[in-house]
Amino acid sequence: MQEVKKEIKNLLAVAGVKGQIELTTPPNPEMGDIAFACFNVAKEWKINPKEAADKIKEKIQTKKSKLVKRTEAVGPYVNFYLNAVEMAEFVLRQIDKQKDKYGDNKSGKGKKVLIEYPSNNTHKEFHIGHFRNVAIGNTLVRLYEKNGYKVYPVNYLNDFGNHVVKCLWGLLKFHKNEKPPANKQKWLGDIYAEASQQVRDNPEFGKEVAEIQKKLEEHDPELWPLFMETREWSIEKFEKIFKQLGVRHSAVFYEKDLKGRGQKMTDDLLLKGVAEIGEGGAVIVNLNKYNLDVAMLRKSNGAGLYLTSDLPLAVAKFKKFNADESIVVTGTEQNFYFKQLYKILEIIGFKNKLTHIGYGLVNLKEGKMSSRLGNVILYEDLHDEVYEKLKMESAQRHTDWSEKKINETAHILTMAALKFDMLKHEAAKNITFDTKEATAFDGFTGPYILYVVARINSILAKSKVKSQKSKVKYNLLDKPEEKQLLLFLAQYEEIVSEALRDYNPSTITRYCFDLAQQFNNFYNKHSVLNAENNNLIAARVQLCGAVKNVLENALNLLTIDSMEEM
RNA sequence: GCUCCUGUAGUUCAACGGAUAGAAUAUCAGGCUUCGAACCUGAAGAUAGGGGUUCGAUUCCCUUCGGGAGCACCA
Repeated sequence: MQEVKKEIKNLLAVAGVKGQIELTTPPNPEMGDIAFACFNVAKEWKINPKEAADKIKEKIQTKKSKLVKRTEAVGPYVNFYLNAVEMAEFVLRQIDKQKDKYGDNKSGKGKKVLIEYPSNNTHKEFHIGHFRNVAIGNTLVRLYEKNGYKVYPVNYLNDFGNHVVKCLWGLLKFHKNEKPPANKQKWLGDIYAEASQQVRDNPEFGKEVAEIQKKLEEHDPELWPLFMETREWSIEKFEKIFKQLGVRHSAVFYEKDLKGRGQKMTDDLLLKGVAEIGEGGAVIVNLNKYNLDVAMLRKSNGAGLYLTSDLPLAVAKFKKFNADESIVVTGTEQNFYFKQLYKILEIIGFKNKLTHIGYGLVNLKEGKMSSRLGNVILYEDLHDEVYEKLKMESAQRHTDWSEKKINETAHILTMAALKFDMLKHEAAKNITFDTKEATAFDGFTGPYILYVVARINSILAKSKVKSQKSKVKYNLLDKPEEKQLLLFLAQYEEIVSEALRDYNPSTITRYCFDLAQQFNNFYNKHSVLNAENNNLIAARVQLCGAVKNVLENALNLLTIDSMEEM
């Protein structure tokens, strides 16, 4: 498609159009494949847009072009009709040659980028908000890779914050002699929620909690083993979840290791005059002249905050990987905080590109998700629900399949359904999560895409015609549905760079769906294996293979696996 | 109170300032002796209100109303 656009731009240049040329797609295929709007040139030429379009068409028409068959002026637009045969041959050959590399580009060549996600907390539940974080982070990792970057995914686990203290306090206070259940991490999450509630309701407990905090920070020999053990429970569970979700971190940083360094940095910043003493003896950085308020580095009681550790974290990350760029994925509620953090890093001399990607809250149909209200949806609960449903569905469809095969199918489908659902919308937008919708398998969903892949696999498996690429007669692919498919396939490389430019995974999910839908449309109108003659069968088989190839490439960006049959 | 985000079919979401505002779902009407019906075709259905900028506004600006988030000892 880039080649096509380049050629069209050349044609337009010949017609006297200068500067930046923006090409769009006409609203419907009958109006052409690529359009050029003449509003700007018209202004420049001081004529009305319609005349400009006519004039451009006149000039271009006489030019010969391999890829452009016909040019029309419609009102203020110049519409280009592509030469379907040339395009089919070009696109299908390219896909066949590049396979899983089709769509890659080298724009990030030589650059190293850190992507930090999901940076959750130990001793707390892993809910669907964290899951959204992982889905987005995963996709960013793949997108950067496909755009040519060297990527280092990292995680930052907060294992030493207030929440840990509260959890440990609650455990000792209310559950001291209990035997932990099988799901220990969930147990901790529940205890944390309970402890928070208790402290809120009974302020007198504050003293006890403070006591625990002090003991923890002093590595009290009685408390420390409990801390380390419970911490391990959480980490083990997270690693299990990460493995299931296809997350691979190059490094994990822990709050407990950074807190001390942060306090030292805070002292340094005080000495340098970057930080100052604020109300009640707290240490702050005044960012008012940047319109960023005041950021607090240390509480008046000497305790650190999130920011206290985020500064040494940034130092540690860059030091370890020598990266050019750092990306952190968190909820949008931290947008302001990250502006402050990045400004401080800039003040103390960070030159690298720092990007914060905020993703919107996952709200529930019933209201806002909150541990306090007890309406948090845990990732594993959601997973199990979808998995069971899909397992049942698969078992009903394939009574002859082994249980192992059914389980594997259900697993892949579950991942596809859940990940796709989390990536349907722009990252920054809040989404309303509806279990019923997330567990539906029709329409704009992961399983819909996988269904198309399975259909194509079925066709390819049954295809007796061994298509010999050199002999494929591309000119047979002349039906409108075929041409549409080819256009979609040709657009894929642009999708890969657009999605990264906008940090928008939904560009990919949308593309997957459009392509899959277009394929189903083609499939219902034309037969592949029962086409009129062998040449046409061979050409369509190759088209099907290309669709499958590109769908799988796109799914790979979403870290979604496909399968032979479902 | 201040700052930021946001308001599009019943619902969940699309639409570089450009052509007839697209999908999904729900509803209604159709389609399997034919490559897999977890599919396809059709119908009906929307830009919160009011100003402005522009040849042209869902998009930009102002304003009213509604929703969300953040604003010094929480992460």
